[in-house]
Parts: sequence; structure tokens; C-alpha cells
Amino acid sequence: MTPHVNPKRPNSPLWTMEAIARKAGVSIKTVSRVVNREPGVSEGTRSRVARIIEEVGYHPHMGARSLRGAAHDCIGVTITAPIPLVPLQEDFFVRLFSNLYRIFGERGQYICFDLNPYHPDGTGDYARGLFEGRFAACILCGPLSPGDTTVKRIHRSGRPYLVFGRLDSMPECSSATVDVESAMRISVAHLLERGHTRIGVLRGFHGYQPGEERLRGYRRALEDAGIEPKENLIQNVTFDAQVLSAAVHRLLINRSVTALVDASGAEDAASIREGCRRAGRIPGQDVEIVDWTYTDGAAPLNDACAHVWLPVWQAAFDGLEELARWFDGEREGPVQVLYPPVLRQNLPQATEAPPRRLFGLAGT
Amino acid sequence: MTPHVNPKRPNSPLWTMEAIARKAGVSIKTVSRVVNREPGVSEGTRSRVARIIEEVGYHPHMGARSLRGAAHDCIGVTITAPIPLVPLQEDFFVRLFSNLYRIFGERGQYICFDLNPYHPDGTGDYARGLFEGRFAACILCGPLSPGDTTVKRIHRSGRPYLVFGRLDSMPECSSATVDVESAMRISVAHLLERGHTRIGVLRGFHGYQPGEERLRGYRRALEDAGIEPKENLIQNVTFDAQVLSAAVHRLLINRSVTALVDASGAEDAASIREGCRRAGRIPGQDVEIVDWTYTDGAAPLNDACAHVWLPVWQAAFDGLEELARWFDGEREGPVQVLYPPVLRQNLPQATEAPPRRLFGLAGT
DNA sequence: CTGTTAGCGCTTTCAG
DNA sequence: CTGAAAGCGCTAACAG
Repeated sequence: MTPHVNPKRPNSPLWTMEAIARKAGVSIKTVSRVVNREPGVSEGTRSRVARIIEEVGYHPHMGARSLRGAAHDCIGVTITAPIPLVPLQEDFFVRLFSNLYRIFGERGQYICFDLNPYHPDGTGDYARGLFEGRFAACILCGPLSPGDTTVKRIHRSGRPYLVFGRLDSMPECSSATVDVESAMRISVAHLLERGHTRIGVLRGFHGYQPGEERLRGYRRALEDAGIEPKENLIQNVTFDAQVLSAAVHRLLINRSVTALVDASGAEDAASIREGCRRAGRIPGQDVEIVDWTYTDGAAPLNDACAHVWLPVWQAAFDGLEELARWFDGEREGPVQVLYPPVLRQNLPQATEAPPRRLFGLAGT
Repeated sequence: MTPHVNPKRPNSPLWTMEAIARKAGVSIKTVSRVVNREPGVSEGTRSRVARIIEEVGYHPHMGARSLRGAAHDCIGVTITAPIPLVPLQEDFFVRLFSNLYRIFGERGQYICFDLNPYHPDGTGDYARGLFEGRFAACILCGPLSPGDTTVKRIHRSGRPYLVFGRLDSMPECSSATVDVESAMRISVAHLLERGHTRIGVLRGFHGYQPGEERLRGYRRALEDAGIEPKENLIQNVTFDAQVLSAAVHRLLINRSVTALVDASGAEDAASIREGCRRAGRIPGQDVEIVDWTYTDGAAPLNDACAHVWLPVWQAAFDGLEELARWFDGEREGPVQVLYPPVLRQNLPQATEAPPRRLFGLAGT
């Protein structure tokens, strides 16, 4: 029943077309026709071959098939930067997954994650799944480095892809994101209007494109107001609670700094508050804060004077729909979804939930 | 620079070993040696070839490689039943994913989901990812059907796999789960001790193995007490809120039924409560309820007289660790993790959170 | 309607 | 140290 298994090749297929063909007394090509529902096989032969396939649980070897360059059925998700720099919120991830299932999974396509393409020996390449012939399309999560060349290679390959972010050097990049520069401009402009001149900034994604966009927005806002940008008021931060509160402390210990933009992207109110406390400052009283949020109507920090909503999720899910249409040939690539940020004042007080990071949970 | 691209094969590799070999003026085998870090190449040749590989962004084609039966690096997760029958809670899924990342992803392995292997034409097979040569190991989520033969094929293939559940007809099955039969026995026994004789049951997973285990546990408990099992007191339910409350209503409208075991697996307190209300009954007063939970110390239904904790998550994550060891050859398969359920009384009152299902979120 | 042949990109085996 | 040749399982192209 079970054909010969070669101990030297533990992962070799249990059944091949050739074995099925022999069992059915037909040629390999006939089996191929049955498997691929091609015409040119009599009903009798077809059902006989189909029954054997069903019986033994034969499946065609996708490696061999893909070697012929046929269409794949695997959607890849990859991470463009080391995990600690990618603040995957649980909520976002769950929604991403749910949408991927609805758009691709329901038709039987595989959804494949390449979470850590960075080999210790430095041979990492976040697009490897695409170039290894595994992914038919690719979704890039996380910030791009300004000097990134990988996404250009992806672009040139012609395969459908989508980046949740942009790249200055590559306006043609297939992307779905929010205008971060504008978010910073309206944040700073709002504080300028309220009379502040020395405005501290918590700037996330240093060394990556979204960090650049934050910097440009800050400069533009001050230039527009005729003020010389003071870049010592910019603190580069990560998503680490210690780093965040230390940065807030460093900025606010200087009492001439009367306002703060939380553009960390961390949505971590507790750490901001802790930094204020250490500096002896009280949000809403002796320091005004504009904080950024990814959820409309949700205020990570209740005492902020305004919130800037970055609809990154909405952009991402719209982008996925377009990516699917590109994949299906219903439109051409690249995808270009860009949402404006929205400044909101007077949000209702809310419970300040701590951020829940996907990869902080391991072992629980 | 870019080699010839055949328009008839849009997914063909952009670079092959042959192209790299030609560019470097060496043979294919030498390139292969460099790619696979095999000895037998001079340092000069190696670095020259490596530089070209780096430059053009060459990656070996995994289809071609797997054709030779080499080890794969892709861990598959598949669903053993149609999605509506698999009550994937968001929390569970997030933890599953996080653990998969920690165990497999951090070493650079791919994690690939086959969420909907059920083709409309009936050719579905939840193990396809394994037999197509995509997965090196496979994790099976969801209940198995008593007549399942697919898992036997997986078992015979010798590849590492893990089922979050068991199969009566296959005690050797690699599994990590909780003793559901025992959960039902202690649930019913507890209510018998409290003087109830007509005990209603909400039984989930009808037609699947965990449904069978529930039934057996119910029969055993009554037999042990010398009571004739009355199977008309068993209501088969799904995870649908309407179905749940209707079943509760149907059971409790008969006032001779004084107790209820919520073995739906839905953790949906609101629907149970709604069913009681419709039947004019008050939990804790004129009906005693034992409800099942997947989280220790969390009481889905506050007015229950007892809770049975099924540590399915803990079993699952322990099982994953063992699966990884099997995968690495540090132990032999199959994995056998079986946790006992625990009956808890007097849990503190908690906020009754509604269940959040992973695939109920699509589009948001 | 059915079968034969060549070759996809890679690794294994064997020769230099 | 390096390379040539065979063949993995499948599909495209071409014969019967």
C-alpha cells in the first residue's frame, strides 16, 4: 500500500503522480489531467484515478509544481525590521489576521508569516519568502530604513506587494499608510497656536522612514511659524517604558519647555505620566501634551490638550483590499493609499489601557 | 543586470544558481557550496560569489530545493473543521502565535496558516500543507471527527505533528489537550452531590470527538451514582448566542430541571443568562449552574455554583514545546500531554467579558 | 482521448 | 579545491 520510503529523504512525498499512474495503469500525464481538472480524460478513467487519489490521500508536491512557474497560493507577511522596532499591537495583529483570512484565506490560500528573517550571520533579507518562490504576494509590516533597497527589488519583480509605510526615495512604492509628516505638523502647529514656543517631541522610529517624516513635520511647522527649529528638543525614543519616561523627564526637567508632542507611537500613557511625575510636572496644568493614537475616539492620555488620530489600521485594511484586486488582476499595481491624520480636542475621558504588544507575551 | 524573464512564467525566479555561476565564472556546484556553507571552496572564490549573491539579492528556490527532500523550515497550522466549529478565541490565538514565534519564528522558521482547506468541490484535506511538501511539521487546531482518517495518515508519515485534542480510535495520536470526559464527570458529580437529579447539559462539539467525550462523561457520572442517564436533558449547541440561549430556555422551562452544566465551550455568560431569563429562572437561586472556563480563576458566569477549569491553553503550549523537541530530534514522537480539569468553587465575582472570536472581526 | 519527452532549479554522486 | 551528470516530481509542448 505505502510505496517505498527512502530513509535518506525523510521529507520526500509519500505518493507521486508516477505511483498513482502505476496503480491506475495510466500515464503520468493522465493523472496530471485529473489532478488539475483538465479536459481530455474519459469519465471512467477520471473517476478511477480520482478514487485512488482520494484513497491514498495524494497531494501534488508544490515544490515541483512551482518549479514550472505556475501561480502560487501563498500570501506572505514579513517584518521589515527587527521585532523590538515593530510595535505590533495585539489588536492590530488580530484585525490584520482576520482581514487576511477574509480576503485570502476563505478562498483556500495559505497565509505565511516570516517573522524573523534576520539570520545571525547577517544573510537576512525580509523579502526572502518572495524570492525563494514561497510567496505569491507579500505584505510588509514595520518601518523601512531610508537606505532600503530590498523593497525596490520587490517592486521590480512585478509581484503584488504592499508596505504599511512609505519610502522617500521611492514614491512609486506600493503602500498603505498615514501621512506622518502632516501629523507632526498639525501637532506642533496646534501647540504654537496655544502660545507655546518651546515644544518637546518624543520621536519614535529613529533611523527609519517614519522617524524622518516626524522630523520633517517638526521642521516644517516651526518654519511656517517663523521659528528656528531647536532640535535639542527632540528625544529619540523606542517603545520601551523606561526609555519613554526617561525622555519625558529629560525634556520636562527644563521648565522652559511648556508643551510636548508624544509621537512615540507607543500609546503608552503610563510611561508619559511617569516621566512628568519625575520632572515634577502635571499634564494639563504646567505642561500641555498632544498625543498620538491609532484608534479614533480613544485617548491614550486623558490629560492631553489634543489627540492626533493616525488611521493606520484603516489605511492598512483598505490597502489589503486593493492588494487583493491587484493579485486577482482586477487592477494594476502599485497600491497607493494615504490617509490624513486628524486632530481631535475634547475627547471624553477614557480608561487608560496599557498597550498590549504581541511579542511581549511569549511563554504565557 | 536583470536576467531574461520569461513572460510565460511570471513567478519564475529572477536569479538562478546558473546565472550566478555564469556571472562569477564558476560552476553551479560552487555556487551551491557557497550558498549552503559547504567546505571545498577557496576563500577567494567564496567571497567573490557571496558578493554577487548579495548584490543581486539571490535566494535559492525552495521548491527546487525541497524536491530533493531536504529539511524544510516551515511550521504549519491548520484547521481540522470548518471555521464556525472552531471557537478560536482572540486571546488564545494571540498566545498561540506568540508562542509559535518564540519557539520557531526566532530561529527564522516560517509559520504558515492553512485556515480554510475545505475546497468548495469537496477535495479539501486539512493536512494538505504537509503532503504538498510545504510544512515540515503541523499543528492541528480544532476538533477531530470520530471517523477521521487524515490524522492517521499524518501519523504514518512520520512527520512531527500535534493535535489540540484526541481521537478515541487512535490512542497513539500526538496530542496536547485536557481530559474532557473527566471535566463532565466532575461537573455532574458535583451537582449530584448537591442533591440535583435532573441535570441539563449544554453539549458543544456534537459530531466531533470532544462532543463524544462530553457524552461519555455524563453517562459515567450518572452510572456511578446509580442513576439512569436521561439523554433528553442533553442539548447540542454551537457557539452561536441564539442557539445557546434557546437551548438554556428549552431545558429550564421544565421546572423539574434544577441544575445545568454549561459544557458548550463558548464562555458566553450573557447567552446563558438570557436563556435563564426567558425561562423565568434565576441562576444561583432556582437553578444551579456549573460552567466551564479556559482561564483559571476567571468565572465566565458569576452566579454559577462552581466552575470547571479546562487548562487547554496550558496543555497546548506545553505540547508545542514538546513538538519543538521532537522536531529537533531531542525526543521521539508522538507527544502526549493530557491535563486534568479542576473544579473550583467560590471564585471571586468578576466582570463578565463577552467572548471575542477571531474570525468575527473581519472588515473592522 | 492518451502518452512521450524535455526541462524547471537545485542537490547528490561521482570524477577529476 | 572544482565540476559534470543524473534526477527529484511536476507541467508544457508535442505526438499519436
